[in-house]
Amino acid sequence: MDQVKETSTLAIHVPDSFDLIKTFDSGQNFRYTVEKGWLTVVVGERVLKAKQEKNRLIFKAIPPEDLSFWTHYLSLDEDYDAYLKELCTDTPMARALEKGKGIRILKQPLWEMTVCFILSQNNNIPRIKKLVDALCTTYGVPIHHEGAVFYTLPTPERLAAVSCEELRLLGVGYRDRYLVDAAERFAKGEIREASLKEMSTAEARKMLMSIHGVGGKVADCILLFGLHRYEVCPHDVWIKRVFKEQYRLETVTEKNGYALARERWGDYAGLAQQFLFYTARQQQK
DNA sequence: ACCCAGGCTATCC
DNA sequence: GGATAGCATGGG
Repeated sequence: MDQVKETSTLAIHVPDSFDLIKTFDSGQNFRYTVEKGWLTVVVGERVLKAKQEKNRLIFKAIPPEDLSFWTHYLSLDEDYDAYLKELCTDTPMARALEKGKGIRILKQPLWEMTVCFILSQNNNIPRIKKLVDALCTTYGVPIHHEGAVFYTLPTPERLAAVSCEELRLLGVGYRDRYLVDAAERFAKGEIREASLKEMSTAEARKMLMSIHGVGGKVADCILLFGLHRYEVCPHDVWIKRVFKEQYRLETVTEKNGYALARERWGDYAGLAQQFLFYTARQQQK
């Protein structure tokens, strides 16, 4: 990837198999905004402002000089052309790959994914974004930069110190105690990223599901987006609909859903799912 | 006003 | 083991 330095910005070449906006608009990140073509996202204590013009991706990162972090975060260091070739096994998938061309799975922080997907249950994406934003502005740490201010996601320690009543006031609903339990488990070190990384996917899933309020679907999203287990295929209401209508599953259960995904898309079932999810949602709009 | 949303827990059989 | 009510809240 050749880099060209500009005035405090950086531009890199990206392949056709990368689309910045589609990637963020595929329901895996809840902290981004887009304004005049510029996408802004906070990750940990960093901020990225980026704009894509065809095969050119323009960066303004805070702090600067951190290119390798962002190329990894955006999965630009992976060979998606190779992955996608293996997915094109049937007509609905071929259509989704075309519609969603450019989507990548982001390498997002484990804790962020845990919080976001606990909030995601029985909820819609615009409201999930609002709730996450409220958590950040209320309990996060401000990052000041050139007159603008961004907020980090509160740490497990910070969130563990917040009462359910207080969280309820932000609008999180009955998920208040789920957030507190997750925060406590992370803060106490009962859930550790290093341990999860060493576990098999099945073991890690069980560990995540020991958090009160994390069931199979939320655990799967954490595994896919936060631990990069590409073989994991979360099925939410949209995917169930797709499996029913386009893959002829009469009733989608955890069992037959996973079997179908694993059978057709193997180690990349999670990627396949992301394209189907994006396409199904776009169709509705 | 109504149905729905990247579901989970508790409780039933 | 599998099926179902109840859940807080607001987007469309």
